[in-house]
Amino acid sequence: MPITKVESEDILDRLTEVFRTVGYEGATLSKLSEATGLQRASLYHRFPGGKKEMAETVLLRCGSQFQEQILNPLKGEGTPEERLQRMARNLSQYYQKGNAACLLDTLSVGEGQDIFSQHIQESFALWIETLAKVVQEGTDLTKARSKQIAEDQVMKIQGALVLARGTGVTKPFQRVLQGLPEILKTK
Amino acid sequence: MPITKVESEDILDRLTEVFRTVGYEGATLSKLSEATGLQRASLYHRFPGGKKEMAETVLLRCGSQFQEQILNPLKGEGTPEERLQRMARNLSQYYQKGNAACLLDTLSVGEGQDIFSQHIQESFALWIETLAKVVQEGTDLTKARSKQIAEDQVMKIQGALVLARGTGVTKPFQRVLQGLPEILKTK
DNA sequence: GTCTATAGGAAGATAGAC
DNA sequence: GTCTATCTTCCTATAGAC
Repeated sequence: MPITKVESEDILDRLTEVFRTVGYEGATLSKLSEATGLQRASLYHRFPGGKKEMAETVLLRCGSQFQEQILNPLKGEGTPEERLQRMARNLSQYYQKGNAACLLDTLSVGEGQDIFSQHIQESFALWIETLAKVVQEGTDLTKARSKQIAEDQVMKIQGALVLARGTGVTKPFQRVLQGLPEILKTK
Repeated sequence: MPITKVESEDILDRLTEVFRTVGYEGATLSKLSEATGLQRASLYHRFPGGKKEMAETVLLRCGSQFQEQILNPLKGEGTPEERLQRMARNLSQYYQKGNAACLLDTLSVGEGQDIFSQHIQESFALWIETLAKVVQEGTDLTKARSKQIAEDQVMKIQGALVLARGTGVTKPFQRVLQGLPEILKTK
């Protein structure tokens, strides 16, 4: 019998939590083992490539979830403002109201940088690009200016998560999300 | 003869570079040794507390430099706008035009979080507080609103550094700094 | 598919010569 | 103050029983 889907999802959730919290180098096999309740050897059975494969799997899965929950709603139905509101609502959930770090951030330090830089780079670019299109659609700004505004928002969100991790305060993160739909009022 | 000042400063610069780039857990004794040109044992001679003491020293030194280069100018002479311009210019240098990560960010992941959370928390609070005072002085906004604006800017800066680390692109960081003095035009 | 046991190496840290 | 040599612990990874 193959590894059941439910089990895998649960395991992946726990692995994700570890990588998000402590980064790539901080995620020791001991921590990953403890978090999942699986012994090292069992983890290697599921991920023959070891820690690197675990991180890759987690990163790809987060990318898919981000696509579904954040980017697709941005490209979906409704006015640009409605879509931004949806994005904000889903971002709040995705980042657990500011209590969860962004993998693109924590995995871009140290050895993680070496391994995942290309993926991280593309993920940021895609997010910004998708958001920029909505901005351009909802305003009469140039493409270049729309991209700047999209970048600004992504930076604010990332910065809010850094601040939340550093201070334990999540209010600023929530404020950033609240302000998201209003970027269409930019002149 | 005690360790000369010049030597120490140089050593500390190199240690800082390592911690900034790879974080606490990524900063192995091997890397710290290689970066400084000192053998492990020599590092332990200078920092009997080992890696933890190195990181502490680096963090405190960066805090002092930040105070001198960023916060003191904010509290110094000139109009609020001039002071913000000075801050922006000095931030550009402090973060090497966006190419250097913020220690408060990279050290707030994993084991670094456990060790330095209090210092990190206080550093962010002090930065925001100092900046908020300038905003309040340069506008007719309430204290609470001024603090929000200060938070926004610190978040933008941190987010810009995350984006720069993740994508290698530093233009957004420089744009954030350019926009800094204009926050006084907020209504 | 999970486990125990262990290999092999790199981690942080120390001893003691110079 | 710096070095070489070494200690112990923890790391990633594998072997093989069940």
